[in-house]
Amino acid sequence: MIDLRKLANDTDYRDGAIRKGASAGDIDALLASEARRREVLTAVENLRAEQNSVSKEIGRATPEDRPAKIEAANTLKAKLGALEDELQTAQTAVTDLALQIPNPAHESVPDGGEEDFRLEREVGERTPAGPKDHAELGESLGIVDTERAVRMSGSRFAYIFGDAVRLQFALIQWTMNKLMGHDFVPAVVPVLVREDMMVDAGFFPTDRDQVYELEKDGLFLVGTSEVGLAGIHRGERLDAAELPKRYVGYSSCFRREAGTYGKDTAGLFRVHQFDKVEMFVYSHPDTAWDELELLRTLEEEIFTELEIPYRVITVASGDLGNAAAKKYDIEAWIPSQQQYREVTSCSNYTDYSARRMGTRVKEDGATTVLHTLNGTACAIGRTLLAIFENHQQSDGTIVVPEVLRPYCGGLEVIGPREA
RNA sequence: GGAGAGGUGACAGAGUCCGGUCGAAUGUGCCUCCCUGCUAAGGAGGUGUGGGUUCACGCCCACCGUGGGUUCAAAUCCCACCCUCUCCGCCA
Repeated sequence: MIDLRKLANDTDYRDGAIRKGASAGDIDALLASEARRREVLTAVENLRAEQNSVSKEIGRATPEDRPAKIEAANTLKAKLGALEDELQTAQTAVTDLALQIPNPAHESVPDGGEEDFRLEREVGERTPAGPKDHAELGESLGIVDTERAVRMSGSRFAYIFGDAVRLQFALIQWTMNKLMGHDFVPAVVPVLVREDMMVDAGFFPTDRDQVYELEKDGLFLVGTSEVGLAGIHRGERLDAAELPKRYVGYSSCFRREAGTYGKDTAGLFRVHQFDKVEMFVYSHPDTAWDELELLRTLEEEIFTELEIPYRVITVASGDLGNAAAKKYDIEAWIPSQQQYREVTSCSNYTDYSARRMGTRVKEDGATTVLHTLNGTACAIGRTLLAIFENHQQSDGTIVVPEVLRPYCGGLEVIGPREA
């Protein structure tokens, strides 16, 4: 949720919202409706004050005096009722308009759409295309099975077997350990959540189509562990001294992938169910931008150590999504496609999401909204895919990255699965 | 799934039957001061959140799980929902 005061008084803030696609007209309409809301609010409160004092008098009045006083109170009540309806209308108007305004882009974010990202750096040498893409490779080694998964659940599902499973758990364990070294608190989070959590975490109403709904229970399957992490301190006031609070969450994630027919249909790249290790930071406003750099550094470290070539881009303003003020994508090199594809990302939401969540900081007696950030530590499916392709040998085996070997019993090479 | 009990401030815990003087007794904790070889004990005062308005002091509004309703007036009455606990059943 946008900061209305700041939007009215801070031109840089306002400009940042416009760079993300908000129109000046919408912003002015919002500010006007907010002014209107306050006007009505004052009127309502004055009337309520009057009514309160009249009611108290009735309580003290003698039985003979009461009927007349109650009569007078009744007319006040009618007046108040009408004004309250007006206030409700004004309030709804403000909220509706406010939800349309995205979190302003940070000044360091390039203008433009999806193609206008800024390339920050490219690391590692692009691996030449191997004999097989990850899907063929996985099937031939018997470690990924999408055919049987289709029979089980339909398209965009996969079975993972054998050494790929060992690799999956190695990835989880390794990233968890790495992050715990940076004071991240490990968390396993609920994947079924209530509607309000989806709204407050910023996914509804925009991404409602992408989410599985369990109508019978009024619950939703999360598309990312971020939902569970973002809600941990909902409605709480944290002490400035305990910030930053960093969490690393692990969970399965579920996405309907509506509107992606025909895109990335093979293998693990785009599936309805995948596991993810996710970072989330509750930060003091003063250090939030440092935290974003920490998340980016950690994400880069992970791909460097997995020996996967990647590049880092700063996403352009128009492609940021509602809540992010700035976002880095880490894109891994996919040899079979001869291009970089997104594997992880990290964003600074500043106070945008925390305001709706009601998560605040208490410092020197004053209370302000804190800042939140999130980033992918490891999207298991896509990372497995990148490992398969970049570490594929000419003989059709896969070399396990050295850092993972201690986590999968010293396994060095993945060959065809027995049996 | 069946049967009960309950959700009040940092916590504990009154108030709810019989609506008004209840933003809410009392205790603990916390803060300031006094007393005191030290500590403990003791004494005095203070101690919720959000919002509106004001240069400011202040004044006002809202909040007793959430949302509606009744009433001049609701923590208190009515309805719906959410949550917690206990017992039974079932279960990884």
